[in-house]
Amino acid sequence: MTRPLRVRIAPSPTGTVHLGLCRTALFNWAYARRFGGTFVLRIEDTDHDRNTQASQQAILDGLRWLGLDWDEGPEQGGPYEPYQQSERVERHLAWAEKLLASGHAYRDFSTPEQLDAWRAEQEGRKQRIAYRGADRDLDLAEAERRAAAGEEYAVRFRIPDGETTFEDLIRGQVTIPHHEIDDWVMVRRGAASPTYNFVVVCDDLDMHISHVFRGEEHLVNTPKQLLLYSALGEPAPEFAHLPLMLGTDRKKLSKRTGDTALGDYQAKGYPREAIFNFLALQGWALDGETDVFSREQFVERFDIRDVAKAGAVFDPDKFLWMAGEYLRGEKPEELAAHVKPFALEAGWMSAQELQERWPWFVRLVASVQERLALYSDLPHWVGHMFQPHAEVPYDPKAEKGARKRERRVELLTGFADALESGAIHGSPAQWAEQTKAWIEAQGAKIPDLFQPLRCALTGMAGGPDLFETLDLLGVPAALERIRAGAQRLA
RNA sequence: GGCCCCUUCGUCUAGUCAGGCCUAGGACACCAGGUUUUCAUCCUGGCGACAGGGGUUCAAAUCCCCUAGGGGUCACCA
Repeated sequence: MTRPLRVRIAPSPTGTVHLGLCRTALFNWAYARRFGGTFVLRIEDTDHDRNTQASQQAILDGLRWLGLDWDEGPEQGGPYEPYQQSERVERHLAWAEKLLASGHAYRDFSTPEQLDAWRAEQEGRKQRIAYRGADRDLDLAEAERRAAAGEEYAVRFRIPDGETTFEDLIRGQVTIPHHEIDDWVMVRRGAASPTYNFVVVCDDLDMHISHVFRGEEHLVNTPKQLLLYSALGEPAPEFAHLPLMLGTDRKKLSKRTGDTALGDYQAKGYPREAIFNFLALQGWALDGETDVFSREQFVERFDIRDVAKAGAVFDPDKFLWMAGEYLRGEKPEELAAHVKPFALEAGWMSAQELQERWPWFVRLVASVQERLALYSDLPHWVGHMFQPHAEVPYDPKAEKGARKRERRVELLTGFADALESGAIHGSPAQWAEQTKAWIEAQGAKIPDLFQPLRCALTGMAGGPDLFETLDLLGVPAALERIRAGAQRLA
């Protein structure tokens, strides 16, 4: 049976935007885009205390930031509104009534205490048995009478005998025996508040979702949902359970072993395309050879059937490498724009000053581009530029190296004189040539001057071409730094 | 513990469905060289895996069985 391809993600707005959600979204999105389907975003905010408006906004913003777009969702709407689960409760309850009437569900009047007692009883058992409600076999009319009398109850699904087998698009055949599945609660006692496993099916049905791609932690929920589809007499969607993203402890990625929130990586200055690309690589590969690819290539090649079965351990090293790969590929203008917030945050100058010196800033950024992996690496390399010239902090390693050069003071002073007098002039490339010739004329080696010079100019042991740096600094400032250096390194 | 899922270099993975093209390919990391005034980039090379055991077959990373290990899940959370 073919029906229109419709996929969705249904995040619950609790806390931060988890990378796992991002990847699930990525795969759903790519599948829809590749095969011409519709990508739906539904907010799973079933009246839980943990749901917050801020979190919902963060999810929307985060996914958009990643470059994902959805065809139907809470803000733009769509043909199956509303896209907030909490606003669909009436529908859910109606489905529940239907199931109650057909006998696929029943009212369970058990109290929480009774349930606790039952659970305690299970503790000791080797073979846990699935819960079957005490009132499972209560006469329907009798149950309705007690309900009408105001007695509180939960609505439970009546799990039939047998087992459920389904075809997972990633894992193949999966079978789970029904005696493992509780008569789970569809609607909570008293509150008329439906539970996740129930509403997810109602909503997917209502929204005509054809494929459900979600994390592996939902694998064991699937039979419950499948049983529900069949009780409702409706066709079930296809399912695929994505391998989990694991922390270095090999457990489900959590804060315990590192940052898990998209926001953490945005704040650290990971390029968006790098995050996108890296996430796509968690459980999937373009061709086994290519690690760096565009989102167009991704969409062109992605198929849920090619997703790996085994969990993927999140490798921060490779992620960092990927970040650098994208960052270094940016155009200087583009990079400068990305790095701007970090420059402002460093407090070197006001936004207005930065605007005025923009061409200079772009050159400055370009000079260190190949040394950066993250946008936030910028201050490390160019921070010295904004220090008082006479007291640029010296890195101990840089200073040590400079002091090894015995003629440092003499050469530094001589070079400053040559620069000031115009003996060294022209473009940075010409300065380099002239300086090298001058060093030779002094009977010295290149590092004899260059090492102390780099220390005096930047205070750092490494960095971009010296003359480029000198040019960026400007001759007057450079002279001040060199003369101060001659004294400080004496 | 029950059930379910998984298992190729330290890590991400290609190859497994259609057994031979695999003396198992790529990438990150690591190590060693080269380039550079330095750091970084870049280039070259190296290290390094089919979880174990049985079978089937002329032939198995690929098919079957068992064992071991890892993970997920066992809520009136989602």
